[in-house]
Amino acid sequence: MPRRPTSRDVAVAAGVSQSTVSIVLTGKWPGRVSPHTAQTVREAATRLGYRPNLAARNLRLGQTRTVLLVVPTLANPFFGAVYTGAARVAAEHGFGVVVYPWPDGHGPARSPFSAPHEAIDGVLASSMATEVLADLVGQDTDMGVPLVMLDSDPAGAAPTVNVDVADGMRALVGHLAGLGHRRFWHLAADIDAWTFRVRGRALADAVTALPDGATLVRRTAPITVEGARAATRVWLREAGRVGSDRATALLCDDDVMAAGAYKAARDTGLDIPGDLSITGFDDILLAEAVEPELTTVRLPAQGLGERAMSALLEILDKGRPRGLSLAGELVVRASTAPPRAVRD
Amino acid sequence: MPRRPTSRDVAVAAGVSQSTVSIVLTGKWPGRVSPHTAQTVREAATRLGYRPNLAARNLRLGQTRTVLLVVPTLANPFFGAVYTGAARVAAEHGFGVVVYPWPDGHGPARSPFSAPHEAIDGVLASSMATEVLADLVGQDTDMGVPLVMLDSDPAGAAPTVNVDVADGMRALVGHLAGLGHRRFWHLAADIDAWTFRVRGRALADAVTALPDGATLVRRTAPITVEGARAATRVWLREAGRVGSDRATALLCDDDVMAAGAYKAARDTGLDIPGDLSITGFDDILLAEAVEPELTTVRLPAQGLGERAMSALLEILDKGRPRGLSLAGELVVRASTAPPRAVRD
DNA sequence: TATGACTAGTTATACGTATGACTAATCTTG
DNA sequence: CAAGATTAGTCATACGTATAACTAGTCATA
Repeated sequence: MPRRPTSRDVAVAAGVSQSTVSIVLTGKWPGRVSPHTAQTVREAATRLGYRPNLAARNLRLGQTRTVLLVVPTLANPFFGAVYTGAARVAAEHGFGVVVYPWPDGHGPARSPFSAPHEAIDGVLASSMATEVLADLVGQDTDMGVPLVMLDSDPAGAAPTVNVDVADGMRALVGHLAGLGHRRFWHLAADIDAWTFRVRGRALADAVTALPDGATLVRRTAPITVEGARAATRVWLREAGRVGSDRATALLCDDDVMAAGAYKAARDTGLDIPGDLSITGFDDILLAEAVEPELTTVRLPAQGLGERAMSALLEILDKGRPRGLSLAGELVVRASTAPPRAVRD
Repeated sequence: MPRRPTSRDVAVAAGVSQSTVSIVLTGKWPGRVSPHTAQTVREAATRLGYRPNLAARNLRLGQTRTVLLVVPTLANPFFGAVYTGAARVAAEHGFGVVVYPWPDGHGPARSPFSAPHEAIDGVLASSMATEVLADLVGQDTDMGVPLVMLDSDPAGAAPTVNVDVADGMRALVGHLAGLGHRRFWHLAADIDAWTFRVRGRALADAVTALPDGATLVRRTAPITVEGARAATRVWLREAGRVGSDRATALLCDDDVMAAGAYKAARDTGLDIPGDLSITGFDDILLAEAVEPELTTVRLPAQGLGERAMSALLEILDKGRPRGLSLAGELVVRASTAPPRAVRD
């Protein structure tokens, strides 16, 4: 049973010392070894199929040049884009990125300290609560793994990179107001996540800031197609009974909920956008697939990943950088139109 | 500048030897240490905020109890479900799973051997080509990292866990044939991936197996909403000119393409499913969101992940297991109906 | 009380790598 | 040609952990 070859095996095969093998293969010492010897070593390494033991290297160097990206789930392609951005920047600096989706129920409660993902130099955490990360990062934030949060509450201890939701929301509300809308409904996510709290606040602010009197009413629903559908249907039916109460524009906390709202509108016999303008948030694939195509706000997920990784690498080098934010971009599609009153 | 505490620091603080700390904290030696001493050690560890150095442990143990899940992209939520299944099974055995999305362009061409993701015991690769994995797994398959493929060509060297697409496809075609359809179009993905080759073959076989003469025509399109829309629109227009040539059912290689086909049908003034039944494949979120809801085949992604992880753990224990396959499940929704001829 | 078994630890060592310190040989230069 | 500088390597060591092998003390049994 042949063990995996070590640098010592390569040294023996090449007739040199283990140090020489290391010097040749790391390539950090130009001119320390004659071209001839170097060639011999490299050939031996190839012949034996040598691959360095990363655990040993990591131990020796005290670093892994690997960053962990912690995300709540992989069901949402948003995080795929975050990864892409982060990985691009990391690669430029010789770092790798590995993704750790948060284990939903069956958490990391194995042995007292067997988090398998700790052989890393830093952590990027997207859309997570700081408390949740406590055991991963180390309670005493002084000496724990360097951490940068993104799309998260900037009030925490870690540097944060966020989307300027207020900006995107102002653009969205401005677009609707420009079309003539004055009565807004907000279909809000029924979970207590920072992301959605911020969206709610930004929406309220944007409506309040409108010049002439505009109204905003909020209801919550689950972040699923069916959940949003049910909640919206009830809402529309109730509003139908009392008459003019119904909003002309329905702003949903995310695109999935907007898809549910579409169904509810049709269930109730309403035309989109004729009778009801509907908007989403995120701009996932679905936004383009539904009919009519959904007006939404595109989050710069890739940019978030890039900025966050830059910040983390900066920390790994020197001190702590400040928080940053990027603007969301309004994407106008077919699900928004002037309200009947304006057109008639 | 305080270093991160080691087990030796804990030992000093607790007034015992480093071995004792190790014995207490691994917990593998019940009764080797008195409850009192154990308590003292644990307190010291907590007080100092000790967290074991994983690189050192990995080096010592020769294993990491971590498995890498390699996926082509995170844009497709399918892989999120694969992860969930794999992580569940892994956790039961004290393993962790970390995800490595294949870096699109800017590959792992850093230093000669600095793949950051190699401190792992095994690899699960989903929907990838074996050649692509070569450098990750090690050329000489004898001594490389144990590998299990899923949703991949079973002709390769590694054990494979697959979806029995033929089964799902037979169910799908059977459903359509039962509704009265005889003329089928196949909108195929224009990339040369094993997954799609198999779908194409399974579809052809299923149609051929139909009792009375049924026809199947294939065209390719990009796997995007707009790509599929354009291709389908051209197809429908051409068929329109020559009359009865048009199929009554359009089977798409995946749900995203079906969304494009929806748009093309509407562009052409066709009713779904009245004039044209459309089906997808995968059952992603979008399938439920579009109008009418999409008839499709649900892939048991989570089950795939579970089975593949089981197989990998089995390899890590003993020898090699055989390939396995799971059945896809037909999900009938509203996008399929009898063709006009049958209803009239 | 002598002997073996058990208890509760300690000592010593190896995992595989990277690198500072050392050395021997060759080269350069006044 | 002597002496410093350069070249091309080797030697020794440390990173932090887990565990096999050992030891000293205690207990039970005959």
